[in-house]
Amino acid sequence: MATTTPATLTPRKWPRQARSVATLDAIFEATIQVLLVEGMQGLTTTRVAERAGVSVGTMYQYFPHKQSLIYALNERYLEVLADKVEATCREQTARPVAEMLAALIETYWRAKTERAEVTRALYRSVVEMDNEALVESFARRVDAASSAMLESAPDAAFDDVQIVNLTLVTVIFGTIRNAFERNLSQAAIDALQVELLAMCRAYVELARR
Amino acid sequence: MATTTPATLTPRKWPRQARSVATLDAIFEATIQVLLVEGMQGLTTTRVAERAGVSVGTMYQYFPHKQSLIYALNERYLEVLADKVEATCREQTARPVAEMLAALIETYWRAKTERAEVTRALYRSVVEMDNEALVESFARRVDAASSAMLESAPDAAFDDVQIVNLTLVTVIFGTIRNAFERNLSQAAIDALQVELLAMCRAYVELARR
DNA sequence: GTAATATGTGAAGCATTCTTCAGTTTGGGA
DNA sequence: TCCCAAACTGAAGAATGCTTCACATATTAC
Repeated sequence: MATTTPATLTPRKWPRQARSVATLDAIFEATIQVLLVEGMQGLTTTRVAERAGVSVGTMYQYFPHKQSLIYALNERYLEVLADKVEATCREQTARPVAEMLAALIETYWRAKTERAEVTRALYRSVVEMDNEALVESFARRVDAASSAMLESAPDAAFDDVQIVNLTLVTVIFGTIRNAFERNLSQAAIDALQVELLAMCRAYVELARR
Repeated sequence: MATTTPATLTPRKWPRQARSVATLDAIFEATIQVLLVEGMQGLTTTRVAERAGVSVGTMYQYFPHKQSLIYALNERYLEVLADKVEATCREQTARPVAEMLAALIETYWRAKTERAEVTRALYRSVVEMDNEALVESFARRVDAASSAMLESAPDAAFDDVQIVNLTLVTVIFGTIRNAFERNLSQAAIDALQVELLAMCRAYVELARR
C-alpha cells in the first residue's frame, strides 16, 4: 500500500470492454504457461502473444514493456495470496494459538500446492528486477495480519510479539518455499507439513510468557 | 556425485598453466560482480569479460556458452558450502544435540552472511536452467552429513531420524533463505537467528523418543 | 445509422548479445 | 636459444528478441 509501484512498471491502460478483460487474462495465463514450459530464458513476447492467441501489438497496448508484464503477473499473484492469508488470520482471531498455527500453515501450504508448477514458475520470475517492492508490500500485509491474530490469542501472551511473529512467518514461509525447491515425494511433503506445525507449536509454547 | 552434470554444461577445458588459473578466477569473480551490479538481466558475456580484464574469446575457451559459466559458478559455490556443512557435522559428532543445532545454524548462517550480497546475487542466478541437479546433489550431501550427525547424538534418539532430519534441514535452510529475501534490520536478523535455534531445540525435545 | 472510441494486427526496424575463428602472444621444456 | 602447445585477442557474423506504428476491426454512444 505504502509501496509505490515504479512508474515504468505500471500498465499502460486498463480494459474497459469485456473482450479486453478476457485478453488480459489470456495474456497472464499464457505468460505462466510459457514460463512453465520454457523457463525464464524462453519467455519472449512473441511466444507469450502466440500462446495467448493475440498479436504482440496487443500486449504492448497494456504493458509498456516485458518487465511490466512480469511485474503485473507477480503483483496479481501476491495480491491473491495476501488476501488468503489475511482472511485466515481474520477467521482465527481470538482462537487458541495452536489452531491459529495450523490454519496459517494450511492456508499457505495449500495456496502453494494448488498449482505447484505455477508456484515454481513464479518463484523463477520474481527474481528479476524491482520486485523487492512487491515482496516488501506482501510481507508487510502478512506481518500485520498475523501479528494482529497472534495478539488476540486468549491462551498465550508474549513478551515480544513482533519477534515471535517475525520468526513464525519467516520460518513457515521459508520452509514451504524450500520444500518446493526440492523434488520431495508427496509422502515427505505431507510429513514435513505435520512436523512444521509441531515445531511451531513447540516454539510458541516456549515463547509464551 | 551420483548426479550427472549435463554434458552441455561441462567446461571446455581445465587450466594447465598458472596464468590461466588466475584467468578463471577472474572470470568467476567478474561474473559475481556483474550479477551484483547489473542483475541477471545485465549479465552479458561482454560485460563479464570486460570486468575480468580478458577478451570474450578467452571465456569461450573455458565455457561452451554463457549458461555453463553460470552453472560452474553455482557448482563452485555449493561445493564450498557443502564442504563447510559437512565439516561442521563431522565436528559435532556425538555431541549434545542442542549444540549440534547451534553449530549447524551458525555455520550456515555465517556462510550466507559473510558475503551477503553475493549470496543474493547467486540466488538470483540459480533460477535459470538445469540447476536442479546441482541443488539435488547439494541437498543429498547435506542430508547425509546431518543425519549421520543426528544419529550420533548421545542424548537423543528418534523414532524416525529421516523425518526429523529432513524437517530440521528444510526449516533451517528455508528460514535463512527467506530472511535474506527481505530487507530486515541487523537487529531483526540477529533476533531471528536466536529464535530459530530455540525453535529447533524445542522441536527436537519433542521429537525425541 | 453513424460517428467516436476502444481494441487488435503483424511486418519491419532497431538494438543487443551470443559465439566463432584466424591470427597473435606467452610460457616452459629440450 | 628455439619450438610447440597453451593461452589470449577482438572484430565480424548470425541470431534473436523487443518494440513501434500505420492500419483494420469491433463496440458503444448518440
